Amino acid sequence: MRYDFAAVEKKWQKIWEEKQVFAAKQDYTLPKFYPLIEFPYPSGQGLHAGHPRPYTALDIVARKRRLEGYNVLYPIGWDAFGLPAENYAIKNNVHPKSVTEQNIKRFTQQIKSLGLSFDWSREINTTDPNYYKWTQWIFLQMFKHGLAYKKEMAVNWCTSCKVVLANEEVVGGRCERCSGEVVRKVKSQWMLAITKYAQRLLDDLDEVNYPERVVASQKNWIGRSEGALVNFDTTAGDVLQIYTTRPDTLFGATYMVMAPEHPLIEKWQNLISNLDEVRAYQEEAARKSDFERTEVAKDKTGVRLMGVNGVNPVNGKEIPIFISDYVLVSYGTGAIMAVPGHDQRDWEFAQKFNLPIVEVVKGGDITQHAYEDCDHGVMVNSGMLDGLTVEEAKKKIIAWLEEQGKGEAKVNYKLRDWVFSRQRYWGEPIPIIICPKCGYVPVDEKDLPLTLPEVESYKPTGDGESPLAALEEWVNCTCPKCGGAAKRETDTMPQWAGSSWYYLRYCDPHNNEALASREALEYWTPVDWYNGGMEHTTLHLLYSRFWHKFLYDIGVVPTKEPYARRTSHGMILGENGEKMSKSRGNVINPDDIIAEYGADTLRLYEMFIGDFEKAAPWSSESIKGCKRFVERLWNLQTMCVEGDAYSPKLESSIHKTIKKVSEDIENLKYNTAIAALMSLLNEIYDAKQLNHAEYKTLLILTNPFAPHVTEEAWERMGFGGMITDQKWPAYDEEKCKDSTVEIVVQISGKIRARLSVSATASKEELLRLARENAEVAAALEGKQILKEIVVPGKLVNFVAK
RNA sequence: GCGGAUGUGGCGGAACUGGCAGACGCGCCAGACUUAGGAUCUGGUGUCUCCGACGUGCAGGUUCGAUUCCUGUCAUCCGCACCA
Repeated sequence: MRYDFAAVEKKWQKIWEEKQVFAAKQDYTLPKFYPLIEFPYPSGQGLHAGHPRPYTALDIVARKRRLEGYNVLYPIGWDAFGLPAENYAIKNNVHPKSVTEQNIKRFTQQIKSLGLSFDWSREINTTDPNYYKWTQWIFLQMFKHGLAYKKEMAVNWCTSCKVVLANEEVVGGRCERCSGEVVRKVKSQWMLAITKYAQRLLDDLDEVNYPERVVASQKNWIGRSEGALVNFDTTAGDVLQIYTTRPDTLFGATYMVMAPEHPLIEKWQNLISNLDEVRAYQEEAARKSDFERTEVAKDKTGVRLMGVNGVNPVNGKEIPIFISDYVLVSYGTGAIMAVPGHDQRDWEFAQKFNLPIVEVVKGGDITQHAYEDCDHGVMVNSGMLDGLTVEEAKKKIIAWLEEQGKGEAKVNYKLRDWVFSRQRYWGEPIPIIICPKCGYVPVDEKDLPLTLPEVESYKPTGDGESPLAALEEWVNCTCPKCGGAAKRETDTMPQWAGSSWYYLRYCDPHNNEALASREALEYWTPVDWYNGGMEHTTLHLLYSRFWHKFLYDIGVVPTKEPYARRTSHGMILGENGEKMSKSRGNVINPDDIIAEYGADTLRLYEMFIGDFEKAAPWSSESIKGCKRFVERLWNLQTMCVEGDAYSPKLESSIHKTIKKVSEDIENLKYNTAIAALMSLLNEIYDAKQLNHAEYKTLLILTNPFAPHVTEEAWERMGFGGMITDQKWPAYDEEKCKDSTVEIVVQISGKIRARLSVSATASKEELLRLARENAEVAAALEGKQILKEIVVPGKLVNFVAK
């Protein structure tokens, strides 16, 4: 009985689409479930084997939930703004819009061939003006609430894209997208004040169910630290403020270091006797990217500012000031105090420049190296702090600094505000008008969307302006406030913008009055289960949580957090165990797999390949096992007989399998769920018997994994209706238990026998049975039993000498 | 340097709360059926010096008992902003 997967899969995909089987219901009285995958960027390469893994995983959950009676919203859309489409458009002289449309077409066809139960009626696209109208609207609200502001700052300039990148987008000193060299350049940028939400982004991690490693990376990224600002007087007369997490070690501060860009250096230029040397160092530092500057380097470079000294506030001692590029102007105050006795980096620096090293926490030998493990020691050489513990000293010195007006306690975050401008064409125009009289004026909300105009060339101007800047007709406008001549902002938003709120639009995608109706948001949010890649656990997740919290504050969304649960999938690697990429030539195209084996087999294999959360290499051999499973499941039709109750022979196994599969799906254990289904199938073939009740249950259980073959077999068996209308099977905990269990008998931890006993056997009975066993008795002959350990249902262990 | 993970047969991977290591699948071996087999079915398959031992990166420890807990160590992968 041949199984024609190609015809069957096409048939059911058509039926599902025509009958709108997977459209979320408008009935808000039903219990809801909202699973979400990260919507794809429709790249020119099309789908690769990695895409179906997360899509299938949540498809399995979505299908199971529907059978359990939930109203499920499993949506799909396109994160379609971004550089690759624009770069392709520039290269091939086509409109990025048409490139994007083509790519979406291909992705749609590919995704549909996987038999995923997406609600296509809610498809969204971030480049659709009806969508980005609301992206712009959110930006305007942020602007009106003072969260969007313009700032002149040193930014990462990609020399290849000719575009400014967020710090977060710079990877390894290179542009995350094009790998171009990144240098520093000063530019006026739109910024979003994510740092105002730092504490809440940290605190509310307690309210969500994220994997530990994701929580850790969010916390690390936000980087909260408690410390103090300390004001050092200088011989130049100015106050040089530093931030430290260790104010208790202030007596050990024997020099200071400033960032090369620190503004006080300009002020002091007439006092600095080695200005040439300082200037040369500054220039060198400016050429380096942040990454290069902060890269681990054995030799810490630096130049002393000759002519200006700092004054340590606790003892009035004059100490030298250096500039060094490892101190960043963007973190803390751009200046630090150095405590060489307790920081190995400072210690080495002090050795090199022959600076004093003072021990202020007892315990180490500072003549050999810095004593860094000093979080809980006792203070020495520290005047008023002597004899105190580190904890006490911190409190006392902060109180003293505050009293003296020399400093204050301060919580600091590593998190920086979000650079939101891009000098590119293919993004949402920032809806701001720059008026010579009124300053930055928001575009009137009724004029949204502010659509992207047609341009001749998509190339950035190369001088740091967007291609839009060349369009005089578009740029010149009137100020909505005073009616005078004004110009439009020509920067566009980063790709992160559209993806920061897309899950809200799915709730009500065709609404023209609001980003989504309050009613729809009340019902559907938060997202119940959001799965995505580990690569998005800091940037996208943090940005998205930030936007959501802002929308909560202004009363648009009803929940504090967007995603109740987050999970992450591992990558599918190429057959050689390396990351799949065009350049490595190890890309697996799902189209080829579907043509050869069918979508059900592909889905099963993607889930069976290994632990869902870990990376796993593709194997074109292993997938055959999943194809055999599909065919063996199909062939059961020929041996299936009438019967409306489970047979005694299979009953227990079926209940166990229902339990195992049900639980595994919830716990991301798709691989062992499939293994359990395979085991049951093997058992059926061994037993050479199967009735309708049993086959029905097996088909429903397998349906979320392999939806096409199960529907077709269901129909051919004449079971009535479609599987999508059935109920997820229930199991009876009592029937999952075996009546007899195998007990291991050990002697001093070594297995000597196995006994088949009643599951309810008492400890005494087990001991008796174990002793009566011939092999055990022989092995115990002449030995003294020191101890007897009995674990019911598991083992008996005689400790003997 | 910091942070996070991972290490189990020829391969992908299982193993609840410390209790039978290797489920399930691939591959391989043997057999059946076949003109044929890269199809299907049946059986076998951790290693070795094979009536017994040894085995979860390595070395210790705790325990009657450790893949699981502890200490140290090695290797690999991922992330990073020397964060003061």
